[in-house]
Amino acid sequence: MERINKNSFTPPFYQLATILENKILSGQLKAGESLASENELSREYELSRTTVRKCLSLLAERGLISTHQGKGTFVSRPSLDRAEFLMEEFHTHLTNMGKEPGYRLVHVQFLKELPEFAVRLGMKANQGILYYCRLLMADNEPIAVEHKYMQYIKGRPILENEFQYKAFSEVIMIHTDILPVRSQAILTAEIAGEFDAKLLNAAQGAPVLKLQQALYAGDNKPIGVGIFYYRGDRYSLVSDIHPLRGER
Amino acid sequence: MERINKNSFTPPFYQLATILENKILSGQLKAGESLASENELSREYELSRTTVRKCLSLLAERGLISTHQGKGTFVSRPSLDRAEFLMEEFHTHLTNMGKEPGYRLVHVQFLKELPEFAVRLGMKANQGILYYCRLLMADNEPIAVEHKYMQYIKGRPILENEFQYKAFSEVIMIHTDILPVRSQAILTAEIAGEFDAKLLNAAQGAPVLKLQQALYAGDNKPIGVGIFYYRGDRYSLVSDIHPLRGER
DNA sequence: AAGTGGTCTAGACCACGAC
DNA sequence: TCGTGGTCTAGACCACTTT
Repeated sequence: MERINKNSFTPPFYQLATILENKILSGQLKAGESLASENELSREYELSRTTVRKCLSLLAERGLISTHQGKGTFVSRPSLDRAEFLMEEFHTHLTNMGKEPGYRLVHVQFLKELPEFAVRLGMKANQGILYYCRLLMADNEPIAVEHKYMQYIKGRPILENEFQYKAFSEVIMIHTDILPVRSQAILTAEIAGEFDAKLLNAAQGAPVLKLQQALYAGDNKPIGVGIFYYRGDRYSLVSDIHPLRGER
Repeated sequence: MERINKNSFTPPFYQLATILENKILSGQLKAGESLASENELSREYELSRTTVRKCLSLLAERGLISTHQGKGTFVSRPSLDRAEFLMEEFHTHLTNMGKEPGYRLVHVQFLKELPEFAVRLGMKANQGILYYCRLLMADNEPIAVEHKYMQYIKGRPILENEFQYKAFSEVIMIHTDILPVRSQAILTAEIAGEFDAKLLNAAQGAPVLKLQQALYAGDNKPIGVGIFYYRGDRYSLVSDIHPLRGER
């Protein structure tokens, strides 16, 4: 049995995690089987139970095991047929990729009515709706168009500068003093409409990733909704599921 | 100052997390500001430092704070302009949604050459390539088509049944005895090709979510690649980012 | 009653950053 | 040097499941 090296720079909980992960990935521990109990592992590897638990919680986070109070800890399917996509805010995403984000405010308008999809999400027009449309660019190439609809508060100034550069949840907070606390988003594939295709400098019928987003206040009422259309040929999401590194 | 109720069924670390989360969401703690140190929090709320740390790690996981050794703990942007999408394996996804998954094996074939995108991913043909194509359905409606390319091992039987029902990583392991340990996937929007559109029972030019997946062995060599095309109008990904519940 | 995971405590030592 | 977060220990009590 492999042992824990207490002089290594890699902490014991991490060493144990890689040991157990290897047993799972190599098939020594098969899906559905139960692991040794926390107390047993603690004895076997001469670690405190706290340390064993920290290791197990790491493996659980990664989907390799699942724990059940009173029953034990079990190996999960080594499910690689699975993907996790993180869609960052546009500015963050581009700077991470080493590109220059650009913004163009295309349209700002006051509306009395909400578009149909916003009504379906349970949003109300109240005092009116502030609509704006923005073009997102990377190194001056258009990547996405976004359409935003938010509650309008009478008497509040409409600051176009803010629309151009700030994230939607900030714009909402500045205009309404309400900080959104919940966000729901739906991602699908669609064909770009004529208006959006033209802005994106894409051909008629070009495929886009459509992201529909709703922001909710603390009372769970939607206070802003938005739609993004990302050019399919210039924007993609990446998922990488890999084993723990031996060292870190 | 709010205090921890030690008689509540909600554990202290969770109570503290909601207290701190509320301070962040309400704006009492602004982005970039530093939190009280772990020792201070420990004194203030009369909890052990271990418990305080468990609470902080929960908030860090949720992106509300970030910790920096030697410097302190800082409030992050309340970034709601962000989305996390989890794409489960098809069978799991459908049963979660209460639908009946269905599979139809469309094609199985031995190839001598790999398609161009697989070569670009660094895959080699070696003894040959096993290709198959499968139609994925929900309640008998076509949802997605997948094309898989994997290493062929001479002399090994080709079991069509397995292709129809098993996950790709299992099929690979059964045929090659190699268990993939790493998966990389790229998601974009595209227009369905003629062949795929027909299988999906969709119109010419219909938009699809394209998922390109590569599975790697322990030596980081690709041993199988696949492409999924999901009908844009029947498949979508959902993200929900919300505050901690008061009770649990 | 015995065994399992879930939570908590009080104290220790270390690595890192700022002074 | 001091304060910060990162890790570890040994022991305790609880809730849940099985016997």
